[in-house]
Amino acid sequence: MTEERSSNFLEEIIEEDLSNNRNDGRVLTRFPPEPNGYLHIGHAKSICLNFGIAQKYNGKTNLRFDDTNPTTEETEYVNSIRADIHWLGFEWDKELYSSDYFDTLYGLAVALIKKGLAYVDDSSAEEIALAKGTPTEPGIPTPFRARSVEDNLLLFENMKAGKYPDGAKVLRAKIDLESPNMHLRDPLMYRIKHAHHHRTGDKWCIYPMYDFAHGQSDSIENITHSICTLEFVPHRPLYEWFIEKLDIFPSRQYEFARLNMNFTVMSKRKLLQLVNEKYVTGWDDPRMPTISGLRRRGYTPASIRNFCERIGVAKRENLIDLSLLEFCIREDLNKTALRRMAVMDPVKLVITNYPEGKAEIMQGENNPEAEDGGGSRDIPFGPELWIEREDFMEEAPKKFFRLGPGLMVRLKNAYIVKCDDFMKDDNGRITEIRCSYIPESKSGSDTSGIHVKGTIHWVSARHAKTAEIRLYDRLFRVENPSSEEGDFKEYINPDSLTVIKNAFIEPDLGNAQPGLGYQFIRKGYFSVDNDSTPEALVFNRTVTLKDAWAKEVKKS
RNA sequence: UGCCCGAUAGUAUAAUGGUAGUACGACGGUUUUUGGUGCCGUUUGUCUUGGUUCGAAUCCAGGUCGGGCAACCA
Repeated sequence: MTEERSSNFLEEIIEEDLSNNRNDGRVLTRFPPEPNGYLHIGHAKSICLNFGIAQKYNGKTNLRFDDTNPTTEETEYVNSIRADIHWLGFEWDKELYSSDYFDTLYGLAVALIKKGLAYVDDSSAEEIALAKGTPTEPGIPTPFRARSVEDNLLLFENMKAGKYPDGAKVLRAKIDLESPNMHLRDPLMYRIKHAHHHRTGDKWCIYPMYDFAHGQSDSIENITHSICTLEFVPHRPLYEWFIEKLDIFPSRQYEFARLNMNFTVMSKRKLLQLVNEKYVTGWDDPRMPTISGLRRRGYTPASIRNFCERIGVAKRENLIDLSLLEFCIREDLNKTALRRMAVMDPVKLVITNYPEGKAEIMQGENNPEAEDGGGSRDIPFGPELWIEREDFMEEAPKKFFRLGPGLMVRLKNAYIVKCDDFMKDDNGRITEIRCSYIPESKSGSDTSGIHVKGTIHWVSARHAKTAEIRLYDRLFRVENPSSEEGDFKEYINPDSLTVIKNAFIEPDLGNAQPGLGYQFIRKGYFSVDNDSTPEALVFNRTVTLKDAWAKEVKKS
């Protein structure tokens, strides 16, 4: 297999490890979400990285739920995370939970106490924070730092036994209160929380902190490369300190820059606010950057994987253009989406010279990108059609290749028509366009010799079905809502959703399949929404087509 | 005024001491029964100042700018 793409820095590290036969050539990564929310496109980057690297080097990837904080975690999230990873196309080796290791972790903590490297501190959260000092001033010990090993052992056991209320005591590592790295100033290992855990129930009332759970879990699983985001860089010395003092398998931590995308937000906290405060309909609202939102919007797993491949991996802060994500989904859907016709803002077109009582069935190819056009479907034609209101102009500029008085266009898959007349209501709104058709110009057997610049889509009025169509735009009006003044929610785009209640769609679209992509010709890519029923069809616009004409109009 | 990470076209990302390339975007052309797609082309870049070297985006030193770190969150 030829690998044209150059390696990223993580792959280089692994290749170096492999060439040194570190870990006997074994590569084991893990994807470690906390089940406290839904996965988003930023997690997709991490998933593609962790699973992708393992695949590339014949390794494996564990799915590990980092569930050490019982108050935020729920089974609903566990299930959605599992589904999203599968949907993206990845298969994990083992499904594990940090909570599986609570007993082991407790034992490791006891071992540290016995070595005189951990102590129980009775200070309040405020007192501890105060005694830690600041980045420029060293911390000072609390009175409890000098406790004996025996006392610590007993106290920690009592903590586990539930003899103290929440917050009464914590277990801390005894490292260095004067370290320039704040994370080394006797970090907390355990806190008391009398809370129900989604897996361990009420068995525990003390729970390990991230720093005393994550690296240890990596080590227990013999993870070789523990890949996380940049904000954990300052934790790495602590990660390594625990491994060294505990003398356990030396997993190593590597960090990359998390994904940021413009016109959206990517923190779980903010996404949760959007959901809870009903700015969106749920975690899977098609405007959300969540995996479930993108899925409902009509994004394909391949397009997201491809996106993650294209954005690359590095250690510098980044803000990726939404246009790249859009490119990736268009690229994918262009190859596969069935072409269909739908009219969203209809105006009536009447063919005055079409023989009375005549009816025709036109043929439309399913996909011009596919071999032999991907087959074809029937499209009923008639003397009365719906066309897009924007495809007619009373006073058309010279580069407007559509309909206007005296102008000719091709009706896609049908005839060339010429506009002879039109009607307006009292408000000047066009109510009807009257055309004559060229009988010899039928698609596939055109002998008219007439060439027109424009082709427009249409739906036969007599045969049209109706559907609700939901048009989505970017969720925020500014590129980086998180960096703006004030609350990020002030920057929500008020026009992020437009609902068209009664669009006209060609009859074949009545059979539209959920999960398939459709291209509504000249309009964009669409998919069937979860809310859709055979009686009341609902489509989501995944993304528009590139629109050179819209740009042209915008310029002038 | 501590410690850590980073800085290459508009946005990302390569070049690992030897011709600064690729993708997206933008712009222009061409093809087209989708103003889509495809194809062709154009545009714009090594944060700064020194040093090492025949040669520096790359190595070294100082500076500047951006980000992170003082949760009983992860």
